Amino acid sequence: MIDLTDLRARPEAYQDAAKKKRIAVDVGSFLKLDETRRGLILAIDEMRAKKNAVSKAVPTMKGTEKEKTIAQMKKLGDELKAKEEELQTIEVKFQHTLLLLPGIPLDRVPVGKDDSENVEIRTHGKIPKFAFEIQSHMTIGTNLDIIDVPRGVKIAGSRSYFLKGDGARLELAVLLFTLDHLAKKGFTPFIPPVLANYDALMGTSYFPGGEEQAYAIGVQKEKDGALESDGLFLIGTSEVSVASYHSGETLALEELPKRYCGISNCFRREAGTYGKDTQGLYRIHQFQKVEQVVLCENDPKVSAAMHAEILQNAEEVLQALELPYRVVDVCTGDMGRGQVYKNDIETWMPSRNSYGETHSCSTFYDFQSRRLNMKYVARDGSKKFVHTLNNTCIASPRILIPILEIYQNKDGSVTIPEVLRPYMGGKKIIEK
RNA sequence: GGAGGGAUGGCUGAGUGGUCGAAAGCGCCUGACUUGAAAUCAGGUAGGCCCCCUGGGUCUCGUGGGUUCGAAUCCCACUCCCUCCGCCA
Repeated sequence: MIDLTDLRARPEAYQDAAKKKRIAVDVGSFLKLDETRRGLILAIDEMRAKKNAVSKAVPTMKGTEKEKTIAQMKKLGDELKAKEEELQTIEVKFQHTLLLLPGIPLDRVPVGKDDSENVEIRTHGKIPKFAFEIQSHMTIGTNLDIIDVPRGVKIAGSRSYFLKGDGARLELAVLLFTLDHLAKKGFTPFIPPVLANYDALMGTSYFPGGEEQAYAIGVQKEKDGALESDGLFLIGTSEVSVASYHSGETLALEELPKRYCGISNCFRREAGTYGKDTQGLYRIHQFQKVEQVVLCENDPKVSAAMHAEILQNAEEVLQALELPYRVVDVCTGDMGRGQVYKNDIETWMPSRNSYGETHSCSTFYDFQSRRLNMKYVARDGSKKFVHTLNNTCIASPRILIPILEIYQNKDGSVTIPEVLRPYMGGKKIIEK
């Protein structure tokens, strides 16, 4: 959520941000709504003040004066109710639109329409050359019997899969390695609820807008089969639960920054992606992820330093796995509503003959913390909204794509990255 | 799934229709006393919104609705928590 005072002061900056982020929202009509709303609040407050004053005096009255006053108040009460209903209608619209207004991207963010206009800022590692004809992770995984898509589809429909045997172990190895790496850096690991309510999804700014990407939880009604909602949703990232951990709280300055990481299954409906990335483990409904979440002081310098830190943590994991990657500045059109700055890390995927997105590092400033009502006591004693940031540290099985493909051998076996071997009982190679 | 109990300020907890945003205690802050601290004493101590903003108004006693001139208090619905029984990883 944006700062209303700031919006009133420079509405054009928000309209510009919406345009650059390709978000359809009319700041001008929102401001008109805001004015109407404030006018109504003023009128209502005045009526209430009168009502309260008279009600206070009623007990001291008697006889006809009392009866007359009560009759007048009844009339005022009716008028008040009508005004309140009017306000309610406007309030709903107001709050809804308020949640749609975007955070303003930093000046350094490249302007662009979609991910094709993201800007590479650095690369790391050499793109491998193979002396033999390479196989895709799907061929490798199927032949080694560590990935089974057909049976996944049998059980859970399209975009489903089984990881099996060393495939399952490899995923856990990569997750545990990452978790250990973050623990060394002082990050507190969380196993969060994977079910979250509307407030958590709204607070992290997935809702409103992202409803169709989330699985809703409920029971099917016997009669018509419609979903009777429990009001809960499966999270698409542990950011939802972990960033909401301190919602409604006021933290002490000394507690900051909070360095947290969530490890969880993540669920995405991938609605509207028919025909996109249908092959393999790139775009699927369920995956596991270690996600970094940071809460820090409301200071652009501090959050910029934290952004660099969590970006580096992820890069270090890729470097340890010896996977080539590049970092891009995400352009305005590919950013979310709330983010002010975002980098993606893309890891080299031989079968795609390109880099594929594996990480996403976002700075929100106070966009999320305003929605989550998450404050801290600043140096001057005032209460301020924290800055929030998050970044993937590893997401699997997507990361298995480069691992299997880059570490594949001519005979169809896969060498296990050295740093993962301790997590697989010292095993060095996955073979038939 | 069955039975019961509960939700009030940072915490404990009083309050069953009118001057209650709310007693008391604890905690915290400020001041006095003290070499310092403790103890003691005095004062202060929720948040949101709106305005003609050194001030004023309004809303909030789990949430939403209702009754009433007036609701923390009465009525209805919902949510969450706790205890016991049953079932269960």
